[in-house]
Amino acid sequence: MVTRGLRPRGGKLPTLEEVAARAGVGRGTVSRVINGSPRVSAATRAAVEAAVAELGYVPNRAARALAANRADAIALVVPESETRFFAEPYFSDIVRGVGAALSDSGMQLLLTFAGGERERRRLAQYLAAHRADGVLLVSVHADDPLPELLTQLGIPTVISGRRSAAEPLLSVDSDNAEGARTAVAHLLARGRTAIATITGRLDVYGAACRLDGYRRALAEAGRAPDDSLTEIADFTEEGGRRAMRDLLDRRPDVDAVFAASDVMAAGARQTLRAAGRRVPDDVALVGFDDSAIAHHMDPPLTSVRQPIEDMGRAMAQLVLADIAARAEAAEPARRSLVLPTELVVRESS
Amino acid sequence: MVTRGLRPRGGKLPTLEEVAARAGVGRGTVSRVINGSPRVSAATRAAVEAAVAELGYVPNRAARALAANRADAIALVVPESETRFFAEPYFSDIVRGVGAALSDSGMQLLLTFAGGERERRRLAQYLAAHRADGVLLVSVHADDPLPELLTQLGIPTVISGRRSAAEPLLSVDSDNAEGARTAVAHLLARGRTAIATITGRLDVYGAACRLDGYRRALAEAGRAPDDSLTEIADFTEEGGRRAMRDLLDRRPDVDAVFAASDVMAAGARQTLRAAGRRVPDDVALVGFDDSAIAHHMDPPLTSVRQPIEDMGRAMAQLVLADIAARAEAAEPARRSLVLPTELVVRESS
DNA sequence: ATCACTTATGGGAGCGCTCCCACCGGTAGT
DNA sequence: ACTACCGGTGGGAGCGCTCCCATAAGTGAT
Repeated sequence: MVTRGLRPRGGKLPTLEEVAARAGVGRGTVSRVINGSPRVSAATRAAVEAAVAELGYVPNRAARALAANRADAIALVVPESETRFFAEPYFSDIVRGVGAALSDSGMQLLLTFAGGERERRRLAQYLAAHRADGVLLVSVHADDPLPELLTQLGIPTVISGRRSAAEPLLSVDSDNAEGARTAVAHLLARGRTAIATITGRLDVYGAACRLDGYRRALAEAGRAPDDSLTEIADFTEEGGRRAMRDLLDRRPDVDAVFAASDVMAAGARQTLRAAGRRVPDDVALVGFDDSAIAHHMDPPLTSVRQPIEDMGRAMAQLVLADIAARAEAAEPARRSLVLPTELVVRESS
Repeated sequence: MVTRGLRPRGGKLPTLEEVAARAGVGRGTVSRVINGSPRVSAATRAAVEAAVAELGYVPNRAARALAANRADAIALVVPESETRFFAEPYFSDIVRGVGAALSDSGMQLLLTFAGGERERRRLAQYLAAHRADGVLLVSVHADDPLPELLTQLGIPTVISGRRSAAEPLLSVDSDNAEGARTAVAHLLARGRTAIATITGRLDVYGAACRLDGYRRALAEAGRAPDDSLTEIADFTEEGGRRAMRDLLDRRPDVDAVFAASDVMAAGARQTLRAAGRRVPDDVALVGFDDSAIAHHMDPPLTSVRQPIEDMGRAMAQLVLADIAARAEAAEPARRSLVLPTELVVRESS
């Protein structure tokens, strides 16, 4: 195990000054080496690096933050109310992606929950008090005031999942429309003719995109749009059940369903079973998210996979780039990123 | 929204000194008020508090950390390799619990991944360099050197899931044995007679506890232990499938199975279906973890729920208590906590 | 009134860095 | 030979706090 340079709490940690003394140079020079400044001769740099290694020097984060007026930390803000509803791998995947991208940057990952008014107040204070150099916002509602506030405070912020086509914040999103289009095209290719869709709440931009993708796939196949095959739900299991019942009532001839989330697909699947419809023989079923549920449904559910971990990574990179850009008063290289989805075909279709 | 006292980046934040001037007192007095020292008169305290409110003062974390040689942060360490295998709600539940407990303490929650050698090295440095006042360890292997290292460094540490009955670290665990016992007692109460178990890797302490619980339930019912009903697996779905096949070969009369994880139960369920055994009619099935899988199996799986969020909360409280205790050179009030589980009965049993 | 103590308060020193300016010697241009 | 410049370097100042010592003011016993 890595114990070189580690010492119990009592033993004071080496400081810049001590490293400087050891290397026979000044404090400023060591600082320059540590921070990768180019204005250091090769020989000096080598000497300093040797001293750093010998002493097991690690910069004191607090001192650095105080002197440089930075935090060396990125805050990941999770609306507390949401955590329970995440399609399950979502949260850990995002976090893993963010963590991976940050680990090379020397930035810490701060986790914060924005829940009730109290946490929100605290959060606003944290951020106002320079406690994070950048903020990553996960799954915010369209009417959340937080993004606005962060913009006003001038804190670099990246949001996952655009709130509209004209998202003002830096953003990372998956290609919801294209994912949906691919899923429906797949059903068409399987020879299905009466393809219905169960949507999420349409005031959620991603849900609207998925509906668009569904329509586009049908249009590309020359099918006229048919509203009796579209059922609006709310991303919940119960919503999926109810939507499927309505669909079955209205269009008993339905032979395929594209649900805008796996959870709703699970609900729909229950209704189908209750109605004696076999999956995929009578009705093919496709979901969205490729969550754990999809794997374990019976039959396993065909679903659209979003590259969640990649999205996390991209968010971190975007915020880092924005911080760097602002440091030189430049515009960020890119304002948004849309990552491709992937259709995972299983037995349900 | 809470904007009082929030100002854009440019506008400097008020400092202690400014608050002091405003309140007509000295710097030290303001510091005392902020830190809740009792050695301040009521009148002075009120004046300072008013000034704080008017100026929207928030202490500068970095300055505080530097001066007091603390970090005001707790690190949650997640072995990267593990994240994928978490029974899914696990990770987000732990994090939510920890976050809730920490939010009142003024401590930040730092998320760190201990993955390959590189991250591990970095992590050790972080911690050695005083970047966290306490560490929360989640799902570490029995042979992980990290707990040892933290003990040497003298950093307050709490582990989730004891590694043995004699866990030296502060720990929080769920009552694995009792959970298993309850599950098996439930199967006995349902009139099952040939109750098998599929275990996890027995070098994992929790898995061993669950096996103990299984045996204890049978013993309490006066059943002789029968090794032909115990199959050792490894917490994976494939392991569950294989174990169930072996069980069916060896004991075709089996009429109930207690699997030490939902994932293994899911594997077992597949084998049972392939073998034409109905659940629960022919074979009753019970899992452990009450993960998303359990909800969505067909039929829904009876499972033992662990209070994951409570465990997260308890871990945070334990580490906070330990930090406080060490500050006055005392022993922590409690070294370990074992939280009760709950049997969630569904259609599979 | 005097002393011994307690309580409340002010402010110096210093935490370990970064920033920046002054300075050094060498090189090139005139 | 003189000036101008430039890469390389040292070290002072200061970031905003906590800690602690000195001091002032108040209290009760002698």
